[in-house]
Amino acid sequence: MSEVKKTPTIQDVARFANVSTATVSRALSSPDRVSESTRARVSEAIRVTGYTLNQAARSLRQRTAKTILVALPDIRNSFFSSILDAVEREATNRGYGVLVANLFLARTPAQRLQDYMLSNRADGLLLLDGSLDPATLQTLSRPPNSVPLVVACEEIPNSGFHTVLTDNLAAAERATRHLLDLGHRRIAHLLGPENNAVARDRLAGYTNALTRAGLTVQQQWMFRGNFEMESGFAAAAHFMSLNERPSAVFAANDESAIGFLSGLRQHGLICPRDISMVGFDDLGVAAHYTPPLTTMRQPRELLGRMAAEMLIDILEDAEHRRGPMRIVLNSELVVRESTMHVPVQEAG
Amino acid sequence: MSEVKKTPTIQDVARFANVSTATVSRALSSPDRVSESTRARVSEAIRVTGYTLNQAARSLRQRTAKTILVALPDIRNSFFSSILDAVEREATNRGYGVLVANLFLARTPAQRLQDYMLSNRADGLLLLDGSLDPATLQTLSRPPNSVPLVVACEEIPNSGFHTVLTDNLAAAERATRHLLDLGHRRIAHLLGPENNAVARDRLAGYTNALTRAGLTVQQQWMFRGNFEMESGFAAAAHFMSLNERPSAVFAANDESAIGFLSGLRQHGLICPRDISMVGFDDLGVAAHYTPPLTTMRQPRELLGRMAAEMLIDILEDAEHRRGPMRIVLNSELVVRESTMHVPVQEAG
DNA sequence: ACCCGTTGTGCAATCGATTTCAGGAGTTTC
DNA sequence: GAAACTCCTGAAATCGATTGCACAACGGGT
Repeated sequence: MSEVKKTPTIQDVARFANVSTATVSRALSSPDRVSESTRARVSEAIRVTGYTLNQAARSLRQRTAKTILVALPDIRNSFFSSILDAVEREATNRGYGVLVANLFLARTPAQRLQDYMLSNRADGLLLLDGSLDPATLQTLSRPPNSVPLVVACEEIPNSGFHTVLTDNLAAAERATRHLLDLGHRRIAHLLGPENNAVARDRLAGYTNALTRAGLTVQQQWMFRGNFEMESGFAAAAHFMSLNERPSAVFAANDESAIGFLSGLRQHGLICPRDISMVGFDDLGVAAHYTPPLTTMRQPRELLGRMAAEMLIDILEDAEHRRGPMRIVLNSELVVRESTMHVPVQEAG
Repeated sequence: MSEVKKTPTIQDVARFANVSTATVSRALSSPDRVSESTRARVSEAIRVTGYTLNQAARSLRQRTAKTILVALPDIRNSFFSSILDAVEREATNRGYGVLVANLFLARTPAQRLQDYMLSNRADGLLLLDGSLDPATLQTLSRPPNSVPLVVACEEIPNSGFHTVLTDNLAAAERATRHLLDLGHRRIAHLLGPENNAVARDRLAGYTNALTRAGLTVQQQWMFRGNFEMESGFAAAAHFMSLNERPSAVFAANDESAIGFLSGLRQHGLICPRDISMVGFDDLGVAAHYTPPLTTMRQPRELLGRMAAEMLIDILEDAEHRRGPMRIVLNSELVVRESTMHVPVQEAG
């Protein structure tokens, strides 16, 4: 009758080392409060018993899960997955686990986050989705719930949440200006989702650039889109139906830009010969697309890392709030082969 | 002096509903063991107090975290992130959380997983990485640790782990045969990572197809690669240096295929005019690449879902082991525009 | 010799849920 | 009408770690 071996607990270690559990605990979490010799005995006992901490017990007692929840609109999107990559790395370095909540197609996304957070599974929330109901988020983030919350890449307008993002407006203006500099005058914009603050900023940047160049913004040259490839593909059909076609497009992101170019190609239009295109994000594939895509590079690794840092900093000095923080990172224009001078016959 | 309100516990609910905590717990987890009327009182009390379960307390008592750990070689890779998407969805449906461990660049990946699992943060491990040290994994999965483990997409040879994957060998053979059917005779293979079982299977499928067609496999037409875009790009340079160039390439995955085509393009070679290409995976971008990529589609959503199902099934009837399970899913050839008949002058 | 501060340790309470055991009330069976 | 059952509920133990409090031992200052 061999007993089933249970996983060793701190009790077992204490017994083996001939000390109390309190001492074992201290030897682990604040070694300098324990004498050299007992510390050695405890280490040895841990080694022999094969003890590992039970995180659930610690969480219960310390009211801390050492875990953050990352909420994404769609993991499959390569943009978000590289942010997640950076977040995971930073979190791991600081001893935190990363739970993911993919909100794509979730019925009541905000509700899901609330359930997660209030069940003490995670200590803080890193939000990469700007399309959530602000009211629910406010409820979460304010007392009595007071869930530490950082929004990254996206923005919840007027929410006062801590935020890390890129200079979308300025970057969009820069991208559009690049097209203007190449001589383009008929410049379209492939929009992001309507309810998205980031997409709105990029639209505003586009508008600014045109206006400053003395051009008027044409409604029929703003193509509906939602950041996804298929929406770009669909927009291409719309493009073909126009009487007067733009010579260049600034797309709200790379994915939709790629879909758009793919759609145009079906109709025999080739980039950059027939149209110039600037994207946004600099996804991995942008450099290897045909043609390699001119795009605004967002510093994704940095962005993810800073967001994770900010959230964990907040978690670790809970008292020391200094008002909402907001970090804006710069994007960078990467010129490749999808943009060229407007053909001579049009230039005049 | 207003007391700081603590989050309500089951005690508060019990007090409010005039029942014991035992009854509240039962009302929640096995409602049929509680009378209609008390159940109503408890529900009301929960509503009023705003009670939410403390998952840490439950985990401690039940020795169950209701969480699975998903280990990936690289989240940024779009292939893995769509698997993760499906896994997350299935896990959520069944009430499980998903922790991610990105092993990319981790110093001691197997060690990290071990720490994670043994600290009771997760109940089971879903492994999407085939390059881990089998010995450590065996240690984990066998008594006394007995961590439930499912390997998906990848394979740990001779490990006896539960596995869900695609028919890589047959699929690779099918892909190569497609090129043969188009008249190609000089067919190269862009390899995956050397130590990867999946890559080996794809190589074997390629070899089989050639052999069955009566062709001999040429060492110099197996290009080194590692599934990443840059490796394909580098392989293109190698390709250009060959005396006798293949007319078609079967790439171990879409990413490296794209990198390769991008590299060729730099040298003025255009697909499919100058070379045919078959990829593997059918990433989202494959359909919208220029040219749209012929590829073997892996059923990623299905794969992720089945893997998650399998793992959670194992978790939920711990006793009822039926020996190692192995599910092999079929891939599907998707013919697009990156492959064409071998030019006439070569056909003879 | 006395007081005080420092250091190292143990006892026992605590975190918040689940679950075993026992018992009271009501119902069925023979 | 007793025995046997079913249903519903509560008291209390339990999961495994952390931590407030107490205290012993020791050293140094006066």
